[in-house]
Amino acid sequence: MRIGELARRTAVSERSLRYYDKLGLIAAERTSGGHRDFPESTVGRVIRIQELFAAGLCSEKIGWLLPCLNDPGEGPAETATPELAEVLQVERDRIDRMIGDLLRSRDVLDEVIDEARAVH
Amino acid sequence: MRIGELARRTAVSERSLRYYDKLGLIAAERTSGGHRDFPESTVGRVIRIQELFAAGLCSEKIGWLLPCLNDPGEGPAETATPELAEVLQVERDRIDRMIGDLLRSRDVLDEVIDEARAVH
DNA sequence: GTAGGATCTGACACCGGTGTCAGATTCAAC
DNA sequence: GTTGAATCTGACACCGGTGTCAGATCCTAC
Repeated sequence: MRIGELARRTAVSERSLRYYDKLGLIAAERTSGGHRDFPESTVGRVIRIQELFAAGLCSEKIGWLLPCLNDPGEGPAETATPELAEVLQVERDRIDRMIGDLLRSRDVLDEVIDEARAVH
Repeated sequence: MRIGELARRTAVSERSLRYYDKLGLIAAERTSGGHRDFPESTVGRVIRIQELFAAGLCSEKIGWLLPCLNDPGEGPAETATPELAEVLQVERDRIDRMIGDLLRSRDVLDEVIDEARAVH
């Protein structure tokens, strides 16, 4: 599919998609004229990439991680090396702490919002 | 307490603490020589601020939110206006989606890590 | 008083994903 | 062919919390 459709279906800007392509996080065939042609499976991959960005992983580590995922439509997954697993473990723990932070912050907001609702 | 001790106890850099002070997120007395002197309650407040930053709130909204919290050692909490509550609701929902993203990302990492452990 | 550590202010830079623009080229429909 | 929409590349800028440095001043213990 073309980049426009991919952008629509993933709610990610064409700018970002071209950036992902340049980094090698997604791959596209090219038409004779040079336009990108993405396979269907790229939709899921882009969404996954966005989630990982949101989780604070940098593009480099995402690039390491992606080959180890077995997403439908992608080739067979590689197995992470022990070195990569170690890196990912650090990220995993960071994400875990982050989830804790977010839960606490969500609770704080809920309290303030509920209080406002009760009064006004 | 002095900024050095506050930095040690919160694991937040002096640079950031001065920044929070400048923004009015935390408040300090000043010694006759101009050095900041923070009350004990600032420790908890700084940690809270860090959590809210981690949750993606900008300093401006944190500044709106903080007066509505009743933290030990701080003065009586204000009640959020309906306008503020609306703003916070948007943030709250964003955080909620973010938590979902993070849980998915954590699961992805766990899978890859476990697979690597199993093989090597 | 004095030395050495702590703190002060101000300024500059970074990070890295994203927005946006310009100008050229391609695609698809008529 | 032609035309309008879509896509291409490349470049510049932003954001906003944080790191870091310089030079001056303060504080505390001797």
